[in-house]
Amino acid sequence: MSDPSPIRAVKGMNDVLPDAMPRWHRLEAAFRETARRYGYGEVRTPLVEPTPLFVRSIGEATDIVSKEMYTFVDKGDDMLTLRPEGTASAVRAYVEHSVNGQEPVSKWYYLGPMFRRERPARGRYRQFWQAGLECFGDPGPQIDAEMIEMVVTLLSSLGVQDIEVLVNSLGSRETRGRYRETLRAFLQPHEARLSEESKQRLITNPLRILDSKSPTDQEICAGAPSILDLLDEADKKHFDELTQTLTALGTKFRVEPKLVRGLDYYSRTLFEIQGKGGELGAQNALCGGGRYDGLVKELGGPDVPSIGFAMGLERILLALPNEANVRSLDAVVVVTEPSMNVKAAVLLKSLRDAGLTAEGDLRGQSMKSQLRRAEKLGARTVIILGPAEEARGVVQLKDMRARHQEDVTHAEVIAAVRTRLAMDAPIDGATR
RNA sequence: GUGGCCGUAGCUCAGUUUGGUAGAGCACUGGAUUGUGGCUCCGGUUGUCGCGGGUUCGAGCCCCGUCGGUCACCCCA
Repeated sequence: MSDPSPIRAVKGMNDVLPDAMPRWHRLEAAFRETARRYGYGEVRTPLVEPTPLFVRSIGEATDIVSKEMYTFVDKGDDMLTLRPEGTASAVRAYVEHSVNGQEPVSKWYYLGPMFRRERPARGRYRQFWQAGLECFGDPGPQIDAEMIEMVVTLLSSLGVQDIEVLVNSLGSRETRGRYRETLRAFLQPHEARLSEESKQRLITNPLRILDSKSPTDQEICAGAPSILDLLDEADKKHFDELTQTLTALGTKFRVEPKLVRGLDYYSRTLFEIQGKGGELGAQNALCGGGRYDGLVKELGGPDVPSIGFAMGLERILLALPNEANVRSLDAVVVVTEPSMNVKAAVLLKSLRDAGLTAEGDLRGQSMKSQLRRAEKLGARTVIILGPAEEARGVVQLKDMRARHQEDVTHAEVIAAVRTRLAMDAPIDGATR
């Protein structure tokens, strides 16, 4: 191999290096813990699925299916697709394992990468991480409210500020069909003034015109009929109870009749949480979800009502307050000369065997350099090995905070380090 | 996918106007302190100036292309 030109990561797909990982871990742990507290268990499904799964569930005409999927032909002629979202796979697994026959209500969560071939931008990537929930078997509306409330609780516990919860109801599929025609009839007279994109949408999907960002489109839509006025009695009751429950739970929200979202399978409850911090730019949808009562049946399963949501982890991370990335080590082993390296390696093993976090730099650097590095790594103590001490059967134990050091015998080193650590421990006694 | 802007050291950036020997701070490292960290001082290492082509005696700078990033649109998490 003589070509030195480096290979780069695929466009829109990113590495996360160890320094950035603590934020990810904190987010993932908070999500898992919250999900567990609300009764959700983790499900893991393949990253690759048969292409028809997404075409049938998300909808042929949607942007995701029509232009954003990574699809390829497997050896032979199977069409496979890298999952662009999580719900379809979860429903497939739910049906495939006949889970409905085992329990009336199933609450699942998932966490993993999704793939969409879009133009990358801040907060939008071709491989991105989503965490999501799916609840099968409960027609709501209390479970709908619970799910929304749970996300809000999660975000606020993470310190995400300035969010807004948008809620809407799409009603039944029939209602949606009727509304589509009503809206089209309303917009038709204004066609000439609509943006080019919206003229197209007037034919393909008039609902999408509602959330166009074109000022003229918005102006026209301001007077458009609301889908909430077309809901039938049952849908209306469902929506009213949802808003009542949210209010009772103390979750702030705004009813937004223009919220439509881009997946075909939604029915009744629809919601989105938007971040308002400047870090997010135009990618301000932190999470979105809704009810998909007909989907399980459409994918060959029983008629089970369901609701789910997903949040984009990269976006949450952008909205998360910055925190100092404090590193800490219990002990760093320093050698005065390379002849001590073997002894240092042995000492490091015994420190780690004792459950302590310990590091040593045995590349032959100067002591100044080794100590500077110990400082930078946040070492609480430094253990110095040198020939002079070795001759006396001791090591130097340095307390980095007190800037003080003393002789300690080999047998006492670990206990001495622990004593230093105990001095920092809170009164209620964090264990180590 | 469409349009705008930006790519100079590991990081943050100056240098581009008027083409003429690639710079600073941070970081890393050696020393001042014959084996001791946070401050200070002195020294040192690191660049295919994103990549390719063109114009020119000469290109980091001008032109074209391309890749990457970013902003808006589109859409979405």
